[in-house]
Amino acid sequence: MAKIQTPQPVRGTQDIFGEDQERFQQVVETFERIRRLYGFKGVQMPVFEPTAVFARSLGETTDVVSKEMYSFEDRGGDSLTLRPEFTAGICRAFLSNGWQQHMPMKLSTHGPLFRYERPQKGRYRQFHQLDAEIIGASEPAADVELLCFADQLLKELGIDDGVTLQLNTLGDAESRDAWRSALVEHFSDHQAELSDDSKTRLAKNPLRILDSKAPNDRPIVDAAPTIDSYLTAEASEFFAQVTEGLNSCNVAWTRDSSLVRGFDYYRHTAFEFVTDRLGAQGTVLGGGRFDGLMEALGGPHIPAVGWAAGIERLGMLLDAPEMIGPNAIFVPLGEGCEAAAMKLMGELRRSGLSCEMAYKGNMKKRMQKANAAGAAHVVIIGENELANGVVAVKNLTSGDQREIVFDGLVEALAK
RNA sequence: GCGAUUGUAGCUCAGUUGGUUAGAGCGCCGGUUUGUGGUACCGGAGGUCGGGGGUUCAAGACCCCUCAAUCGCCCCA
Repeated sequence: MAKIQTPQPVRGTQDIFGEDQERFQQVVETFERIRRLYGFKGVQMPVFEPTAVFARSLGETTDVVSKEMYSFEDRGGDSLTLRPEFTAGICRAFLSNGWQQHMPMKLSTHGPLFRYERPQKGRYRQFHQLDAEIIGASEPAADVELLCFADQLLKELGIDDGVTLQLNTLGDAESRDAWRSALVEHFSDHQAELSDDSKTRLAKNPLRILDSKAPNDRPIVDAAPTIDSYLTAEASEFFAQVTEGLNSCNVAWTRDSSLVRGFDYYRHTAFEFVTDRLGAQGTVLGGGRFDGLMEALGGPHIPAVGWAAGIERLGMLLDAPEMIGPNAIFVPLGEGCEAAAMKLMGELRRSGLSCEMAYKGNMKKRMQKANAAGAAHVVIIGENELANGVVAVKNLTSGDQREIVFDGLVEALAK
């Protein structure tokens, strides 16, 4: 018989278990706790959408749309796409359900996203993000609240040390268009000296040349006009209010006038929380204002701000999580003892104490299991104990062992 | 999509200029201890050397192809 080959996981996917799972969980739980403090409602969307939802909103020329989407035809011949980001899907849901009535609307979600990219550290084909959006608010206070949320999240995860908030404004549509034209003009004048990548960017997305890592591009980039010269009075005032708000909330930030974001829908505020501890994947949380997105999806003009953060990336920055074992491991030995143990375990669990049963092997084997599981106590119940209505409770830290009557077990283990 | 490095036991890795039966540590199983863990000692199982093809008397090692991982570019969380 031919040997069956073991299947391999799909490239860029991961099975998250053990310590990685603890890290993942800690990130999500912290996020869920803090988003409630800020009054964000949870929302769940489908993981796939009609392809047009992403193609229209992100910008047809962006890499995500042109080469990184997982798109496929379903049996009815419709083109569907696994979501590569949250924002477009949230906006679609907003329009589909007529959520205008709830504006301004603070929404948060988290879950898997899919991009067909070359895997690297902190970059996967199926990856996971946290996401927070405020829809229907054109006030800078919304930007400030969102950034405070992000800042508090990173602080409570204990990873704010070494992570900096870089902030920029892309201006309103008028400012952005004027700046863009000026940039195109500037870079066209120096086209011959630009790197090949930047020549391509000049045609596709000239703002991104500002991000170029090619050393030869640096002098040209440094000499490029900055947004500040093209900001309208309104856009300038908006940015000033955002930065003042951050200052009064004690959120540390640095201005990065070359910071632009990948997708076409960004306006005004753009920001990234960046670390140098993850190699080339330095952005740990990023977002901005996307006042034009709803219209791109055929809806009315509805301003919005939002950010997303990579769960895996945040998890990698966390201190090693403590593995906490159960309060007790039960070791039943002999006739009728398993049933008695089950009953006691039920009482413990209803009292909020965690416990498991070691039901295999000799005493030594079971003690080893309890120790390896990191249990605080072992509860031994043999035929002698059962007959006397007691259990032997051994504290695995101190090594002390004593007998406890059934009714006193919850109290004995609770401390 | 491009470039570089790597792939040997469940895990982390040795393996000399190609040469007998491929090793170690940890983990796992068993024993010293038939109802008592952590430490120690003894024993055991476990590998078609990522996969396929080639060179050679002989390949874990050399060559080609392929798959995967890691790092960088692109882009992005």
